Amino acid sequence: MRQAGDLSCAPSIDAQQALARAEALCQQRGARLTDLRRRVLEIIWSSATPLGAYTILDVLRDDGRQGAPPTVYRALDFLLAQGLIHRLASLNVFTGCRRPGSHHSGQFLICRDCGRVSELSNPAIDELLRAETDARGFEVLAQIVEILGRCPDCLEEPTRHD
Amino acid sequence: MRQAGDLSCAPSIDAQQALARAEALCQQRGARLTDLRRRVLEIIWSSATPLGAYTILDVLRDDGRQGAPPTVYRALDFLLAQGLIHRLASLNVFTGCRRPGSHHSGQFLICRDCGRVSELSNPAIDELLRAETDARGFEVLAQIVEILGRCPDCLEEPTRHD
DNA sequence: TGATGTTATGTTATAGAATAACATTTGTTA
DNA sequence: TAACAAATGTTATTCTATAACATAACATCA
Ligand SMILES: [Zn+2]
Ligand SMILES: [Zn+2]
Ligand SMILES: [Zn+2]
Ligand SMILES: [Zn+2]
Repeated sequence: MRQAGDLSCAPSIDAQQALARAEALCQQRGARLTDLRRRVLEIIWSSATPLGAYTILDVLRDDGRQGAPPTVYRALDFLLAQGLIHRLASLNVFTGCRRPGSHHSGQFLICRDCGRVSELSNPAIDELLRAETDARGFEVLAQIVEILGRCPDCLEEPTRHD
Repeated sequence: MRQAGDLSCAPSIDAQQALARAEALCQQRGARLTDLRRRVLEIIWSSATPLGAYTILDVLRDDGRQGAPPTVYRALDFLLAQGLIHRLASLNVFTGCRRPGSHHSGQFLICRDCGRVSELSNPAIDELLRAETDARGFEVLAQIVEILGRCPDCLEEPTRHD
């Protein structure tokens, strides 16, 4: 996959805003955004594409920090619980939530070519799914809506599958 | 999880119909539904709940058949390619397709308590997703719509989480 | 302050899911 | 039958995630 971003660059504006937002939300809730958790969130936001847990772990180790899989999975669990990130089940990766504050399951467009992800919040989709489940007497706990395809940018270019 | 079915019972009517349907479709397409592939499909249909690849492998070994992970994954790949089964990304399990013949991504209601799955085919959902992706110039290759919750049967009972 | 309980992190080991690579067998076709 | 292609057997490895227990950091109260 042609990666659209890298991790070495300084935190982007997006990342900085996301971190500030996370700080505020956690403060509000009395949740502890520790150094480790903040750093994991920063790593996620510093990438243009969603990251797997082990990739995040590699970055932590590059930081000089000690760590093992539970280190990163626990941080991810916290961030998921706070609604600060989403997990993309189809790829086993994690991405920053563009609209934290209101917990939601999210709807994602995932580009097969560049790996970038758009997060939708189409209420009509939620409503339609809700109507369908209501009609069947099914109680919804979580929704997964992930669409794999090719983004406009990648469609412009001549197709080249790596 | 309270499993709603087991694998020991004889193939159900559903399973028999699904197998007959699969035979016909493969015949039509010149695809080879070999003993192994047919048996894997039968195992999947013989369970009231979706199965993981390694569970299927266990059953194959109980059959006295030799096998390793690639054995079952290759059969699953074939069945997926033929549109005879679906993979549920949120659970890493496989379930028989209720409407084979027309390839589709499917929409699933997954009960957290009993594990049973309903496959929807709501064209309105597809259309809405299509409208959203069209508006963004995003080319769709595959859709994942999985809803985790509690089915009507399990809602009737007093909540008991194992 | 120090004792105590709670939360977070460190650490080791293991479980679970999927694929790579190559050998062998089976089926098809010339 | 020879030659080729498709399917399966086999071994090893990679990737993802969690169990279990030890230690450290933080909060609360006597
Ligand atoms: Zn979100
Ligand atoms: Zn793209
Ligand atoms: Zn289907
Ligand atoms: Zn149920």
